[in-house]
Amino acid sequence: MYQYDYEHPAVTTDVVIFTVREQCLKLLLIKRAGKPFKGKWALPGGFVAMDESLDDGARRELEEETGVSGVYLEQLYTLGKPDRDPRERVITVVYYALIPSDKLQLRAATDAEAVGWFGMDELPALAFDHDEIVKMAEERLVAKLDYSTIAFQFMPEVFTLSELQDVYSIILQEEIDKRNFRKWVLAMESIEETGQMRRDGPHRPAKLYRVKAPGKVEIIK
Amino acid sequence: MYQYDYEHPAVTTDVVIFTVREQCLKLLLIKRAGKPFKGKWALPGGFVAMDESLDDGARRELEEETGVSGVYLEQLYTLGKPDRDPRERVITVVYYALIPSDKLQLRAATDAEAVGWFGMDELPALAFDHDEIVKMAEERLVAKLDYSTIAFQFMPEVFTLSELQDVYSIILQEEIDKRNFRKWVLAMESIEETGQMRRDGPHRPAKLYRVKAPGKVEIIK
DNA sequence: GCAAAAGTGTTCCAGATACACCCATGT
DNA sequence: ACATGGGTGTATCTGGAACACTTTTGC
Repeated sequence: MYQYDYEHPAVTTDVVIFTVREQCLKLLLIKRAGKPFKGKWALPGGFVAMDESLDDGARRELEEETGVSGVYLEQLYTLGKPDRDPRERVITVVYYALIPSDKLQLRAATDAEAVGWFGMDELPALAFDHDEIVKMAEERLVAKLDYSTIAFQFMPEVFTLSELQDVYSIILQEEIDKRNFRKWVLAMESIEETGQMRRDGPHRPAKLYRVKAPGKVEIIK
Repeated sequence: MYQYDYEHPAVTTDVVIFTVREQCLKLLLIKRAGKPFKGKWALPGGFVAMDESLDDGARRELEEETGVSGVYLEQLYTLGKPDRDPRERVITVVYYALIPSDKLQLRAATDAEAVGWFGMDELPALAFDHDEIVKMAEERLVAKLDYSTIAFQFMPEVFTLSELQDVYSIILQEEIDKRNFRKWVLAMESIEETGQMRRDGPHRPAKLYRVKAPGKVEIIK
């Protein structure tokens, strides 16, 4: 039991977890087991522990839900309208995370909650103001594709230029010219050839590339 | 006296208040009267009331310190390292505000604190992690000059193109070509001539302009 | 040999940059 | 008349957009 001279809000972190799989930008949601919005889908999140930073709290939530760590995580926005949670005043610091499709290995469902990946165009109704949050996160992601190397965070260790282009065109939802894309992405000198090839179909093998500074997201002018 | 089953952090808003005056980008600081960092300069801020949104809290702080309302205010970042305040766990949602030099009318100092404007290159040592915050705010402001109409928020109701150009070159800290600047700023069609002139020195009078949609900050491509 | 994806250059256009002189006024 | 800041146009450069065919492989 804790006591204060004046009222304190609760503080949570929520995490919008994106990945690209099956030609779709996907989002991780959990089905709420608890009281408000019980049974509704929501963003993973939880209370900030008193001895952890906000970043660490978000990273912990991410790890608990997906089992991945060491991925890209960025603070998005903080929401705190007085009535956004019916129980008590809750202020939530929202992060978003990008995880490469290969790292992805869902935990056995925590606390008997259902966990699932949803394509951005097949999202269910969400609890709280989470639909608003998801919209913001997607906008930020789309904007950052243009002026940063953020998209590399979706890629596995090695990848082909076609795979990289797919990620861009899936998220931007537009066709991209192959030659212009290659010129553009190679010009920023953030990726390099591995020397290896991937041969998979009945067609010419593709050069494999890797990110020069994995984990680092650069702003490109 | 308020009681909770688990520990709650305190939540504050801090506001980085910018204006442009005397050929400088200036920042409003208050001298702390209270216990931690007593006597040090700090960003204005305070606890979020339980019935107000975060935006409203920031707007209230801004109004209390400067007496201005209805100005541009944007959320910047939320900081919450466990030990950033020695008293208790404090999570702060930081906003920044841009106020036109003419609206500016400092309140009689609240709570016997000193209040002052400081040029960005003559900042004193700041309390808490406020120097970090100020750095972030300036970076965001500089970045936004390029791709938004945010700079108009510094202008009074009517202004000349030279005055507008001054604001840009002061904040970006670089010379700007007069003809190119005019072409660029007129091309985005966000300002219009008032039909009035300003005549002030022994020189040709300048056309006065006004912002077409005051208060609105547009993203420019 | 054919289907399937990988790879590769050039032309064109628009927006940004560089740059110098005349204009209207107050004293 | 002169000092002061206001106002204007053109040539050039650069980065993005459009666009089609050849190559290498598996079957």
